Amino acid sequence: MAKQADSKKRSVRGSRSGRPIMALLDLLGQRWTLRILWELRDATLTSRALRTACDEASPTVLQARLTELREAGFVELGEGGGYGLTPLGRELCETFMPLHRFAARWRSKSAA
Amino acid sequence: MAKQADSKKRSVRGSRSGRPIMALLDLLGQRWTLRILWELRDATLTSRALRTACDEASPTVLQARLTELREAGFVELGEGGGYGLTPLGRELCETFMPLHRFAARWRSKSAA
DNA sequence: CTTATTGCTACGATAAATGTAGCAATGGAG
DNA sequence: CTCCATTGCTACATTTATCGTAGCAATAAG
Repeated sequence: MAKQADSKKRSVRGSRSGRPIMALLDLLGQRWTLRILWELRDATLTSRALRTACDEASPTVLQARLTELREAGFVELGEGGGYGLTPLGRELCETFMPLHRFAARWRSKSAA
Repeated sequence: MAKQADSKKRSVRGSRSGRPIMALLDLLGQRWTLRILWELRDATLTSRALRTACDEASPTVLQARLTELREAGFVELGEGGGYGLTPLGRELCETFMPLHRFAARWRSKSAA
C-alpha cells in the first residue's frame, strides 16, 4: 500500500505566500477537497464508498486529494481500512458546517 | 476553442444532486473562488487589483469566476467600477471566516 | 483455487487554467 | 481634438488538472 511521503512537491499550487490561510484556501479550493471532507463529516468510508458518495469522481483525483488531506493532517486511513477525519479534520469540518444552513437560504434566493 | 463566461451552462460541475450544499461546495471548490471571496472580504477591488491580490492569476479564470460569483449573487460590480461583495456574499464570507484562526493553528501543528 | 473485498495506480481522452497579448469604452491632461 | 492611462473583459496557444476506464497487489474468506 502505499505512499504518502511524496512531500517533495507539497506546494499547494499558486500561493507561496507563506500565509497559512492561503495554503488552506488553495487546498480547499481544489476539486473534490471540500466534498471529501463533507462526505466524511460523520462517517468512515472506504475508498470506493467515498467514490460513490462523491458522484463517482475518478479515483485518480480522489487518491490525490486523500493523500494531500492526509499530509495536511485532516484525514486518516484507519487500521482495518476506511477513511475518516482526524480530530483536526473534524475541527475543520465544523468550521464550514454553517455552510449547510447558508446554502439552503442561498438557493431559496437565487435558485435559477 | 475558446468559450468562457457562458452564462448558459451554469451547472456547477459534477454534482447535480439538487442539494444546495453540493452546488455551493462545487462552486467554492473551483480554483480561485475561495480566494476571490477572501480578497474581497473587506475591500472593493478593481479587476486588476484583484488580479494582483490573487497572485497574478490569469484574467481568463478570474473573469470566469467573477461571472459565476455574480450570477450566484455573492459578488457585484459597482457603478464606477470595482468588484465587491453583496450582502449575501459578505454573509458567506463570514461563514468561513473562522478558517483564518483555524489555519493558524493548523500550520503550527503540521507545518514542519 | 476462486471470489470479492481493500487501497491504489496507469494512461489516453477531455476539460480547465495559465500566460501573454490585446480589445472597446471611459476619463482626464495638454 | 489627440494622447494616454485606466476600467472591465476577451483571444488563443500552451500547459496542467481531471476524467474514465481498466487493472494491479494485498488481504480475507468460501
